[in-house]
Amino acid sequence: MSSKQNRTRVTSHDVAALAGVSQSAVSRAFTLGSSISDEKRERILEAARKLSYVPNSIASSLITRRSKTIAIILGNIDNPFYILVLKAFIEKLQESGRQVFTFTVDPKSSADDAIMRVLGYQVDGIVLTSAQISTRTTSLCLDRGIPIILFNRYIPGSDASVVRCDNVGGGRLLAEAFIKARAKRFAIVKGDPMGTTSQDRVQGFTERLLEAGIARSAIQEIEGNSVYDDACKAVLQAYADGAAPLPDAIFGVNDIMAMGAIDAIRHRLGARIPEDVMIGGFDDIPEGRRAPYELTTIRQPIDEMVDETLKILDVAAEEGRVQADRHHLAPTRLIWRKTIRRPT
Amino acid sequence: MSSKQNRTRVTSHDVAALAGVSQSAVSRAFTLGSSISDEKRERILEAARKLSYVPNSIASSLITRRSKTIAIILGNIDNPFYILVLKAFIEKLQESGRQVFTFTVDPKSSADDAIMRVLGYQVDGIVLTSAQISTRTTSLCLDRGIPIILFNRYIPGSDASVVRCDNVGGGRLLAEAFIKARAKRFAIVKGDPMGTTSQDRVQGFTERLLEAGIARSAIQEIEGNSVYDDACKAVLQAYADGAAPLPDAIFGVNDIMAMGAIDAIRHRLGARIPEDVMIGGFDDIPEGRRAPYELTTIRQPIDEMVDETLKILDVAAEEGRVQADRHHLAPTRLIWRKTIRRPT
DNA sequence: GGGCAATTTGCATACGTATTCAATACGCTC
DNA sequence: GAGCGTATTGAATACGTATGCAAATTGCCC
Repeated sequence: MSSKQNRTRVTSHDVAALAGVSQSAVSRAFTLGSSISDEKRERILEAARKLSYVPNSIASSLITRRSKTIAIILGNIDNPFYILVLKAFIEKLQESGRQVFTFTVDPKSSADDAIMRVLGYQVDGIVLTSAQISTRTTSLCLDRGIPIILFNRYIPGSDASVVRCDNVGGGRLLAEAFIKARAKRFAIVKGDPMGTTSQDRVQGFTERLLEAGIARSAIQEIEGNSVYDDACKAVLQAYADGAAPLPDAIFGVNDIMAMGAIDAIRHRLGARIPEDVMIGGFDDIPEGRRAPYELTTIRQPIDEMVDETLKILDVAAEEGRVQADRHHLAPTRLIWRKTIRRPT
Repeated sequence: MSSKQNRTRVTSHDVAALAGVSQSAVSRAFTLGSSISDEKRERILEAARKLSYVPNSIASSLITRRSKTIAIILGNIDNPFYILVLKAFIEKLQESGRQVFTFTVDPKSSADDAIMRVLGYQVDGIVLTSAQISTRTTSLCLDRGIPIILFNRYIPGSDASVVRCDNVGGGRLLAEAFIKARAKRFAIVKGDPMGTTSQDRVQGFTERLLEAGIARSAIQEIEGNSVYDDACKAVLQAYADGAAPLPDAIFGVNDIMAMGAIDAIRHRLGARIPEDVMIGGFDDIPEGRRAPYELTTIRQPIDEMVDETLKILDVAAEEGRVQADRHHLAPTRLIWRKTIRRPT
């Protein structure tokens, strides 16, 4: 039944004509808390329904300078953790009548291009995960009153707000678990070397080991590039054919790399977990809870972090200006499962 | 250095003033293929750079009636397959200068609300995965010249375009693999009962088994709800404590459910794969290739399907009208790994 | 240098809604 | 019924860009 060539657009003027009121009235009928009589509003909504009228948010955005849209830029969409983050943002923003522009960028290159693009769309805020941004672009956003929030990462010298978990503390927690389990020789499968997330976790982990009297030479570092495949391959390469003796304990700087390490150790190198090698992760993604892994890990409180981000966005929206350099640090927590021996 | 209270907006008029030209010239300088002299364009771009001018896409959209934005609505974001789809769309659309609105909806309820919202934003197209939509809303989109594409699902009686893979054929392929491996007793872990995706795969699979002389009573159906956890639990419940004898072969209607079945069978029920029970999946997600699974499965050609979808969107954009009811069917292919015994 | 076509330019307007302002209607009190 | 404050209403304008149109400029050939 649908005609393909119907070029008619239904506007508030059409609704106004049908309802016998002015265009202003139509606008007011659709704006909550606007001054209009109940009787007239009903009549207008009725007319709108008849015409299948949908208010043009583009025109509205142009005039109000609010688009009810948030941009989220993902640097590593292959890490399930960031899918959880994306999902949380989408669902919560949808609930409050906002929508999200989703972008992906190479974590090694800068998100500036993507940001310039969304700037043109007058987004109400930008959330950046695992991506770089120049201070010039940051200032540009802040000058225009668009809040920009670095999620789980910070950039020294940047004016952007930051919401992250205590990566250093989490690294320390895991180191302690290994120490209690009497591990002596360690390996760390590191992620994106440009990102503070991996750096901080490695730093906390290493710090704590050194404090416990472990020699730096007993801590090997392996590049896992934040993804499963690279982590799996890197571990394989490091220990295949007795290239080096297997360590007692491996810290996968995120769960997906820890899972890669587990599969390499167990299926390719034929060692047992946790009897021969213990493994710890970071994030607590659902995949790590599954039977083949049952990964002991550090949990990040995603909901808290997302809520905190939304608060910053909301304040910026209400006040119409950006409070520069807000910083929220969420606590982390060790989740015991089966890849680290439990001290008795 | 960024001031928080700078309310100045840089518009094309400002750039025009600085460059000593008209606003039209500025607009033309930023519109590829517009009639403007090189010398003037340079001067304008220089001025724009000085002012950090970013063209307002909202204003542009209002007048051109094109937003360069595509909406993608996901019904099951927990299935990694649809994350692959989302990623493919985002990356390809970004390349061609478009951005995507990402929405999630309950696969059981309708996407109508989300669609009405994006309609107001004048999106250039809507892609729907694993979600319901009313014919009324479909007509509304088509009437307004907004193409709407059902990805891997169809809705009888709907005028929306469809891009999907040969789910029936894929189901048959897998049935054949099982038949060759001499399986006698079967189970199917089904997905969303409302969706044609699961229905078609089950239908093709069952059809082929019946053709091979398998009795309907030898085919058990289990509800897995399209997600890992439910599939895992459902399999457990069906066979725990000898509730029923284990089948020879299980068809997980998508990979993530097949993975749930594998973990249940191997880790909870203590049976071997493929010696005791064979398992086949559908989708070919990267997770299924990992060491603990090595899942034999049916591959969907995601790239082909996404490209085909983009073609439909592009045609609609160029012609300014929607070609109703386009339908593309992509072929599927069996990928042999280790969860089905290879006939010798 | 004259004449003509092709290119470049600016003016004015339109896109569809939100909002200010003045005007009108309404509800009360005395 | 006069007078006053409040709630509704519509006309007009602004948001920032794209584009049709006419005017102006350029380039070219003889």
